[in-house]
Amino acid sequence: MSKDLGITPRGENYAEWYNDLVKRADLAENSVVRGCMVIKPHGFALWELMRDALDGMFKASGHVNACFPLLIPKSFFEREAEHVEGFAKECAIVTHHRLTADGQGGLIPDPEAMLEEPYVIRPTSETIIWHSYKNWIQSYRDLPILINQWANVMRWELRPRLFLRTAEFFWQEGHTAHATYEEAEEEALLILGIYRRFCEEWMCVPVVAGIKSEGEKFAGADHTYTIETMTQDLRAIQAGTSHHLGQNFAKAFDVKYQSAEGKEEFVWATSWGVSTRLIGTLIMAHSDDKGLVCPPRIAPVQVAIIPIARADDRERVFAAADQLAEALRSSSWSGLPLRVKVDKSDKSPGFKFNEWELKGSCLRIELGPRDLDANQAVIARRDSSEKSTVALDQVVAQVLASLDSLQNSLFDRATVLLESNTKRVDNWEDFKAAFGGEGGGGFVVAHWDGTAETEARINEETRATIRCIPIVPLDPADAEPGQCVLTGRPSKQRVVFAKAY
RNA sequence: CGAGGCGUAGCUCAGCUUGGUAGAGCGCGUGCUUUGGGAGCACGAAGUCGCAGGUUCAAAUCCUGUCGCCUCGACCA
Repeated sequence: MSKDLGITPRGENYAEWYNDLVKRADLAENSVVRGCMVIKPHGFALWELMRDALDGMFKASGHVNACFPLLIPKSFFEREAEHVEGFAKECAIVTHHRLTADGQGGLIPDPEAMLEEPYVIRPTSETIIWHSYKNWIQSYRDLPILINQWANVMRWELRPRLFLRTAEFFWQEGHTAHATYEEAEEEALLILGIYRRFCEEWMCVPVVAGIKSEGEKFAGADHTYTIETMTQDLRAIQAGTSHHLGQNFAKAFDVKYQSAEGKEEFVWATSWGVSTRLIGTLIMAHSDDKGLVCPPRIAPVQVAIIPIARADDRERVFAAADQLAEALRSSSWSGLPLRVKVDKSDKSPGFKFNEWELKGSCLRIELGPRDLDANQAVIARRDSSEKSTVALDQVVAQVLASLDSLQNSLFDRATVLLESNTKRVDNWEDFKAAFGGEGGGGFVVAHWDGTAETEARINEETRATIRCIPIVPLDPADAEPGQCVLTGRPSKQRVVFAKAY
């Protein structure tokens, strides 16, 4: 049946399932531009809902939005050694400002118009922003700066995947400046908490919050916090990161402030971001072989009303559907008006059922002559396919209750997936076996001696990486010392290993 | 960059071995009949066969070159 829908079942080929789903749910398609995607209206609606929710949380915690240039002078990247090493390999460069005829009907960059210094299309904006901050910060009174920007960035990825890793992607990047290490630390953790709340309370995606190993941290950071979640094929996916940048960028861009005591100090920094990868995360967390499954709080369409009518019933059924839609739209759930779509297209009812399942409508209301005669409607849930018959004057109440229930059960289901595929492993044979097959292997919580060499060897032999060192141990016993699963050397605590997207 | 594969209608693909009038399904348009899990019939529109050379009376098909894309690795939000 799902073959008919054009979606490869998850069990058959998870990667194909994902690609099929993105296309069939009408979220995005590949662009003619290598590695870039076209985000279609339905996919962008998802992003807008995510963006609005996050933007509200950022602003509620004192952040403001601004916008910096897309192009960054190449030399800016040379100022922070680790940063340049991290990004140099994937930068797109602008070298000319004009085209000219090549004499054969084509166009070439005008050699006369070569830039003295090339620009890099931003892969991330620390450098250009800290260049501005140098001008904005003189005194402790100028701090903190709590700026966020919603932007697109470009990284010339070698292997793109829709939403998960594209050459151009949309994100938000927060860049804050602080007077002290502690204040920056507090900020980094505050944002991590916002990311966690967003993932869990909006997206129904439970996460493990932790700190990255030296090898996995952001290029140029002092340390990096992350939230990691699990996909249905038992891999890890990094949903968001928050970096304590120490004084690295302040030193690179010479940003100092004068303290209340009159001393000159370098500024402390954080940066943090989530991207359109969240859409990929969402898909991988909840969707099924019938299409997108969307948590109500970020579903572009929460209720799809399908009027079912022959020609002579059409008028009264459409009128009733519109009336019901208005009643729903004028009620709110989770603080916002309900998002309702009446599908009056001339497709058959069966087609529409499948279509709205593909596109992830949380609830479907079927409304036909039989229902109108009985003063009722049929409500179907996307997650369980469960159908119920409800009196028309009860529909709004039932819809609100079902959305609550759906929001909760998606989170619960994802939590069960994560917890039941998180295991503790204490010897190398079991560790290798856990990551043996195709697909994920879940989260393996194991001891590690803390060295980069061991981390690299484990990666080589199993393709698993250290996802994070949990801030709060998943189990209190995880924080107890032990012996490294590979080397047997002393380990301070258990860390989370997984194969990652 | 390594390994595989693919470029023919909007999409998925057949045709190529053995050169000779450009095909199918889906989708699209029109009309009629339909409508509670991807409706039926009829008619119709739709192509620089990725691009450039070459061989040939003749190239989607053979040869050379080239560009691009996809999947899997190495890099990564």
